[in-house]
Amino acid sequence: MARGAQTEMAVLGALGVMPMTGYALRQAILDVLGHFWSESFGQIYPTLSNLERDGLVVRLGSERSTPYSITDAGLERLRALLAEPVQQVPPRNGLLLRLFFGRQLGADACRRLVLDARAEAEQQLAGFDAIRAEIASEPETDVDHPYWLLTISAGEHAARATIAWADECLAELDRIGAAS
Amino acid sequence: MARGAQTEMAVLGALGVMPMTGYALRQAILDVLGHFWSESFGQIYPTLSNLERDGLVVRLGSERSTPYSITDAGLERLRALLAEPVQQVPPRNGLLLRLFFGRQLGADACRRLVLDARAEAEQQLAGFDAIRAEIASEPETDVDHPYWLLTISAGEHAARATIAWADECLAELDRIGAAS
DNA sequence: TGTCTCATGTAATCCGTTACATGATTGG
DNA sequence: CCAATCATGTAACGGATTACATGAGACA
Repeated sequence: MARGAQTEMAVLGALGVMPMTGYALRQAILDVLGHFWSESFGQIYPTLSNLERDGLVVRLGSERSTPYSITDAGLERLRALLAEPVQQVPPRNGLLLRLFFGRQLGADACRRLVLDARAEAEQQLAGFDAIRAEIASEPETDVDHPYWLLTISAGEHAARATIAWADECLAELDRIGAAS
Repeated sequence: MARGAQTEMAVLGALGVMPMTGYALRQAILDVLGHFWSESFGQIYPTLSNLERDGLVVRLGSERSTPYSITDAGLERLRALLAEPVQQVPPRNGLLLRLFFGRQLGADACRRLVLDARAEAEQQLAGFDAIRAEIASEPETDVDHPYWLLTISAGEHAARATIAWADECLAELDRIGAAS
């Protein structure tokens, strides 16, 4: 799959849930997919233009704030994109890189980094609780909900793993700090 | 921190452990930092040239395969880079994006994706065992080892979390598949 | 009236991968 | 001697962020 098709997939997928303007699309991606996906305006608007040119999305009105809707051809394209193999992004974890070179950085600075990561994970957990509550509060039994909950669960597992690791880590860093 | 400084940090950090050629550097980054970092030749060689020009690394011989060594100025720069705030990479998880739009993809295809992710996590765990064994086998009590083990532990926690999530996920996908 | 949010876009720039090109060295 | 690995680079391309520019509508 071409790398560019990733943005296309996210945009078509979101419009597959409900029609939206480009602006709302970005908000939705930030709020709902935020913990595992991101897109910037610089990607979204050109992508929407291309999709409209190719007849994969349409605007039902002519005003500025008319939302885009996905077409049948768009749905077909979305399904084709989703079926393509997952593309691995090369990992780049700044925290672990710093810890790996922790001897140069010093045990104290490492502790602070790990504490920050732990706090961030706690915040993520709180955020997931809020999203769960919001999903549960929606009246109709949405057919998408079960899938959405799978992604939330992934985030929760990851965050809890981070917290457990951080606690081990802090204990170990105390030992290292005391020894040096 | 400028984004470009990331590669500089990884290269200086690796040379802070031991002198290496550019080629060996790439192998080391692939083998040792592979689960949380990556660099390509296209980044490594220009970076090495710049570092040499700035006196942060030197080559002690003049032949092709002379390893680069970090200088005192280089060590200083490394410590400064490590002390800068961690830079978050925008998340892009193709698996979770597909699951989120799972209704379009279908429960069966989702199952396959999750199974793949689970298998990959198992492989990672096996890889971490191998690295742990290798580190433990090194004779001298290396002052870097405790820090390296922290990063391994992070990988293990993440991989185990992925496996636990995948198992829950598969059960839930069975339920979804049966209902539809 | 002025500021905030909604809304759409473009251009510069940066990062990073990929592909290509070249040649030395080593081991079978 | 031939293949694989070691070793060094460069050029093209693509993708993504960032900053900039513009303007409408709401509301205080």
